[in-house]
Amino acid sequence: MDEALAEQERLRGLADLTSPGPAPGEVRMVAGVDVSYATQGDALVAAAVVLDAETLETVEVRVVEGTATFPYVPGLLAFRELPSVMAALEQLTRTPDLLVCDGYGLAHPRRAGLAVHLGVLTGLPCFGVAKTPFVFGHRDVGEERGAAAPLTSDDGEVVGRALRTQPGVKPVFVSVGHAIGLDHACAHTLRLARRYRLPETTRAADHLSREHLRTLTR
DNA sequence: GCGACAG
DNA sequence: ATCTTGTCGC
Repeated sequence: MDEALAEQERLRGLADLTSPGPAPGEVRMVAGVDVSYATQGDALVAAAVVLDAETLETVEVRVVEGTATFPYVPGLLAFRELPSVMAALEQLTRTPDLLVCDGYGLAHPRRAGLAVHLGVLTGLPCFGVAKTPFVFGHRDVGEERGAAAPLTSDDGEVVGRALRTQPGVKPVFVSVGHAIGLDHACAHTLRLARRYRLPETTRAADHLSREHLRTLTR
C-alpha cells in the first residue's frame, strides 16, 4: 500500500491549487458522483449525474455496476471509489464544467483526498463536500445560511471551510480538489444546496446509485 | 503504544 | 458506506 501513498504524492503535485476556477455564473453543467455498496458481497453501483447549473434540472444520468476491489481505509477512500466513478463519468456524452464529490480534497492527511484524485484524473475543476469531520477542526459556525469557519492545519494553512448551507442543520465541509478556489467552491455549494443541507449533485447521485443497487438485490 | 479516522 | 425505530416538523 506504499504505492497508494506515492500515487497521492504524485497527484498532489499535479493538482492546480492556485487558479480561482469557474465562478457560479461561469458554469453551465455541473456533475455529481457517488457510490453505493451492497451489504452482502462486494457489489457496488456508481452514479454520475449532470445538472444544469442554472436550473438544477437533470441533463444526463449514468450508472455503472461494479465490484469493490479496495477496502475502506480512512485517507485512501479514492482508491476504493474512483475506479467505478471514473467508469460512470466516461459514459457521459457531455463534459461538465465542474465536478462535485462526497468527501474531502485538500483537507486530507496528505492533501490528496478524493476531490484531488478526481480533479487531476479528469482534468476538470473539482471540489469535495463532506458530511462529517475528518482531520481538521474549526471554530464555531454562525447559525445562518452561508455562515462559515476555516478548516486549518497545524501550521495555520487554510485547507477547507465548514459551511452552513441551511439554518438549523450541521455545516458541511468544503475543500478544493483541482482547478478551483475555496471561495468559488463554497459559492457553488450554496447555490447547489438551496433547499437541503447537501448539494443537489450529491443528492441526485446518491439517490440514483442507491436505487439502482436496490434493483440488483431484488 | 493507543485512539481517531471522508465514504 | 449500510442497518434500524422512533420522532419531530412542514
